[in-house]
Amino acid sequence: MATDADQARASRRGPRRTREYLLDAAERVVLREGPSASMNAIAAEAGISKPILYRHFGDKAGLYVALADRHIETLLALLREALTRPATRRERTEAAIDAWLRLVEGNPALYRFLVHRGQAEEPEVRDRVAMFQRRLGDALAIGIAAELGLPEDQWPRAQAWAHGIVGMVQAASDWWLDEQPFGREDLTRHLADLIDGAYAHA
Amino acid sequence: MATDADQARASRRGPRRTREYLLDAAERVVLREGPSASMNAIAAEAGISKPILYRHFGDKAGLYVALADRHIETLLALLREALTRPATRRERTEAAIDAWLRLVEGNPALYRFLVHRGQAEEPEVRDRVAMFQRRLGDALAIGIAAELGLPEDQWPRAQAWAHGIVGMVQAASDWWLDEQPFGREDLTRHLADLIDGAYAHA
DNA sequence: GCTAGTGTGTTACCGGCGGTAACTTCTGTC
DNA sequence: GACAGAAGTTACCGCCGGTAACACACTAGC
Repeated sequence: MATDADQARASRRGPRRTREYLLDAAERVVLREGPSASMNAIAAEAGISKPILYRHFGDKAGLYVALADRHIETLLALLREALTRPATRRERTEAAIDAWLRLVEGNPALYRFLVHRGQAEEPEVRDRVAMFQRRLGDALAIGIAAELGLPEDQWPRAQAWAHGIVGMVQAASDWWLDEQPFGREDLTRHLADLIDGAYAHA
Repeated sequence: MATDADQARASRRGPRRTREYLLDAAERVVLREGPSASMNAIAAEAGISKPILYRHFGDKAGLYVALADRHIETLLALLREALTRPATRRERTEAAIDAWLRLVEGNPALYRFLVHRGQAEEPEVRDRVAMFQRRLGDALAIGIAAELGLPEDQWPRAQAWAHGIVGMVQAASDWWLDEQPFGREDLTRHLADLIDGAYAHA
């Protein structure tokens, strides 16, 4: 089942390449079969046998964490950039939401894996995803505190808002992905309206 | 391991009672060991053998769905009541958030099972939890549309807000549960501020 | 050129899971 | 008291995550 079984032997590539090669195979399987994909299936897809996966990633959680990490850092950087872009507050808000929704729209299977199904089974994976949301929330909290000019003793309030807003965008994305009642731009606008209104009133 | 093994035989109770009895046992195990609890463990806790569980609930997903349903309807009714209570908008908002946070604070394990870990493994359970959030969001959407006096062609906008707000409260709860940076009343107030501000600006 | 060592790969297994088939025991009914 | 049928058990199946033990390539030193 390997896509290039002739290159299966890692000595032709070096360990670094092998790892990427295995992650590519794992990602294909996970995006195709969902997060309940078995290690057997992943090994078969890569054209190798199971113990190799375990040598590289320790256990299933390790593989899934590696899989998530490949995308989390990229996504986080993207969102941080949108949140700190020199522009109006409204534009920054819309840019961040839009970046998020582009991922959701462009690769729903990856989105679900990163945000939901990472939560499956092994707690390590869930922790990794939770940590991603947390880092995102904390980054946003700093922006909110600055935006509202909150003194340091009111930072927890900004954090409450920030983590809430992250969850809001995610939940709205989920609903929108199922329903598709309007285009991406409309959802961006609606959510930005909500957040902007809260800002304006604070 | 049965708490009343002498009553294990269901003929002494009738099938309805048996079902409740089994659900009680299952809930004890799930809240103690997390959602990865095995059917063997649940059967042992109830003092019966595995096939009985399967006769009553079909499969693991069926049991978990039954477990979730016992609480979902109650919680949903509670929240609906808070959302339609005759009071000011602000009071209704706070009442609903407060009801939610009381559950989170009072029984975190149950909360996690209902909202997160229900998402584990079997898709049926995940669907049930998603449906709960959906129903809650839809109920809130009706309230929002009425509150803002939105015409029918703008209902999707109210839905986007509603589902977003549900996710917001949930995500803020998660963060708060981990961090406990302030009391429940403060979180209620912060979130109500956010929502109220958005309302006021809409 | 032979040997030793190291990394890369395999097969074959383990315990435990979800789920089921086949059998036994109890209970109520005529 | 014989019997239908529900209630409950034991013993199994296939599959999973994970591992031990062994086989094959490549390189280094003599």
